[in-house]
Amino acid sequence: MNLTIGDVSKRTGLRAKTIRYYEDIGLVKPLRDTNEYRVFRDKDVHKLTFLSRARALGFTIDDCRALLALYEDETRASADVKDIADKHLAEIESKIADLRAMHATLTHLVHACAGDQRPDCPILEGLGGGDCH
Amino acid sequence: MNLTIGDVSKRTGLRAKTIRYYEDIGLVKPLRDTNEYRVFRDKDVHKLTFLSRARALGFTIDDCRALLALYEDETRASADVKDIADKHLAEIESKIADLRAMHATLTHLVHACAGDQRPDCPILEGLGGGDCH
DNA sequence: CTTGACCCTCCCCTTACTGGAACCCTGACA
DNA sequence: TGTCAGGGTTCCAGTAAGGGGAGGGTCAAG
Repeated sequence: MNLTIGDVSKRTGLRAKTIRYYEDIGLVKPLRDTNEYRVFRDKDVHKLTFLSRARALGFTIDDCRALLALYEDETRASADVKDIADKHLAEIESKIADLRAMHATLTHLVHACAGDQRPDCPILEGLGGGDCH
Repeated sequence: MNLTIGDVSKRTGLRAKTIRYYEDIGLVKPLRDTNEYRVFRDKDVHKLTFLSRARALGFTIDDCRALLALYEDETRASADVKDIADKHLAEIESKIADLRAMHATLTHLVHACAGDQRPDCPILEGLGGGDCH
């Protein structure tokens, strides 16, 4: 199956612009037709599907590059894959913790705020005041 | 108290570079000494402290600009502040939900992966395979 | 033969800074 | 007086991961 970028876009859920970008940074190397149109083979579509899913799981492009290399290396050690995934899991956990801390503080402030026409606002006081609590 | 950028940096926890950036985009307007050094007055330091805390709570620079304007407007309605904070809370919740979904899926895959020297890897299969589950 | 839907490249824009180069200013010390 | 460290200043470029849009070529159908 040789597909155009539009076809691949529909199949992978990636936008054409994104696919071109992935080619730019060397993640996929589609062929070219005589009219300069990109020609995507099954292999390219598989790679892009892989990338789409990895990105959806929050892996960085750099991680994706490494994962893709492992994906294509039949002699890989699954430990290498797991290592990348574990690090990413730790980062996700760290981000969740940060967001939860923000959420807690902000919820606290918001609950204390009347939210009416008066200017008194515990949120602004919390941000600007000298007291952190 | 008239302070240099280094003093303000120590007091607010913001880096000098960040403070210059905030001036660039019009969030603070310190005076200038004859030698072109920035001169920060109490008002500027308060603003920067406010910005530092708002940023720490995850508000965007645009939100910070709006909050700062409300902070300085004695005739504000606290409802306007609460509105910004509520929207931000909703975004935080949305991000947490996204991260949790990623975390769940990835944990699932990682647990299924042996992480040894063999090439078999459920993580890569999950990313590349046709089955999403 | 034209229309509309594709495709192409190229360039700038985004967020919120960060790093570096090249340079000026100030105070302490020899 | 020289000089050195440690401030300060400007401007330029770059980051992640694409997005928007200009300007133009191509293709199938009516």
